[in-house]
Amino acid sequence: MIDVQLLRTQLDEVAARLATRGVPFDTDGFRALEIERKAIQTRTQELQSARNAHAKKVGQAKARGEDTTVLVAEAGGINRELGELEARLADAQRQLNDFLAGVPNLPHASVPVGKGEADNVEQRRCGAPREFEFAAKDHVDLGEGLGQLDFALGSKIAGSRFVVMRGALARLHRGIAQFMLDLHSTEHGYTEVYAPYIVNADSMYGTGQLPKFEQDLFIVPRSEEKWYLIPTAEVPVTNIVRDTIVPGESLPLKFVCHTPCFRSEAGSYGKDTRGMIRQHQFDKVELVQVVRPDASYDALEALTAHAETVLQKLDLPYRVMALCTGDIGAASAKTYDLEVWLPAQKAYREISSCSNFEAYQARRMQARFRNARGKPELVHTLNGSGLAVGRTLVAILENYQNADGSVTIPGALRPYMRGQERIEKEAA
RNA sequence: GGAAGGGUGGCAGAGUGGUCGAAUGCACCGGUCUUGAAAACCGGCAAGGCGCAAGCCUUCGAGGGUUCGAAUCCCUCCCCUUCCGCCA
Repeated sequence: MIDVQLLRTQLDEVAARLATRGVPFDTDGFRALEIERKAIQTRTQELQSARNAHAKKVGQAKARGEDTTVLVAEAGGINRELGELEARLADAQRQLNDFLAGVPNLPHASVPVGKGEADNVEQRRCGAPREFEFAAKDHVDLGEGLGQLDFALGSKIAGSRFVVMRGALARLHRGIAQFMLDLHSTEHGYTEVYAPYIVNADSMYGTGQLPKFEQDLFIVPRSEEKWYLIPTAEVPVTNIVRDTIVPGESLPLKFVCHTPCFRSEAGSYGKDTRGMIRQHQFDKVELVQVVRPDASYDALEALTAHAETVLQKLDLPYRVMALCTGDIGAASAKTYDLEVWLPAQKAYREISSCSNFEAYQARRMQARFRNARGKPELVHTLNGSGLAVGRTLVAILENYQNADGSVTIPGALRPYMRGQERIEKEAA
């Protein structure tokens, strides 16, 4: 949630900055809602004050043993008007809240202004793409050739955009996640977390998936309300601090969490339909930080570097992109994407997204710490993939493939493969 | 799934219709004392909203209801604890 004070005091500047996202901000609509809200709120509070004073008088009169019939009758009049106004106030506040809940975060001043993907700015590259002396296959051909990756089976069991892995490939997939968890928890200072894969609506609202992006989620129906399958560990892990005041000295909080992620991918029909790039279910190791506001941009650089370390240790070529205003997520103030080289596509593809949300999520979650003056203040939250496990598997298959269709296992992962050096076709 | 008991400030925990935004303790902040610290003593100390301010309003798990007036009474739901059942 954007700071409503900012909208009240600097509406035009804020609207102009929001407009760089390519989503028009309705300043007139906001002004109208504000004027309405303010008028109703002022009058409602006057009446509430009158009611309270009146009720007190009745109490005092009763205590003195006086007759209260007249006073009570007067209160009836106040309450009739008040009842109506309170309903209108609730309505006005709900409208304003709905409006605010849909307003994206303000992009940080350092975010390049642009319309879309093409305007993202490359920050750096690491590792040179390997030259193949044979025609590089994509991960689908490689995995199916090895007999260890089965999309048809995924479709039979669940539907399109699901996959079944088996044997060494399934083990490698597990090993990748373990490797990442170990790296971040032992070398980067993150506390490992295990968290629910199903969350309630409050949690989804807190991190910003609701109310606007319900169509991207898998819903688990429940009596009265709904549960949701998490689209990323960001949701359960960041919500650890929802509705809490964290002791200032315990900041920063750094969590790493491996979970499956579930995304309905509504609206992306026909996009990345081949292979494991875009699945309804995939695993991801997520990094989450909760920090003091003055530390969040340093934390973003550090967190991004932590994610990059994984790619470096796996010797996978990648580049870092600063997303432009038109491409960053709604809740984010600044985002770096890590893109890994995929030889078959001859392109860099997203494998991690690292964002600073500043107080946007914290405000929705009421996640605070006690500042030097002893007053509660909103924390800043960040997260980034460290990394997407499925896409890392894809990158390893494609970058480490051999002419005979086998795949060399990167050295860093061999401890997780009982020392195995290559994945080869297994007897069925 | 059944039974019982609970959800109150950062934490613990009083409060069963009015002067309760809420005792008390802990924690925290300021002061006295002390070479310094501790202890002791004194004072302060919930959050959010509106307002230039004085101040006003809201909030005792959530929502609804009764009442002139609800933390307190009634209804529904959620959550927690203990016991029983079932179960990885």
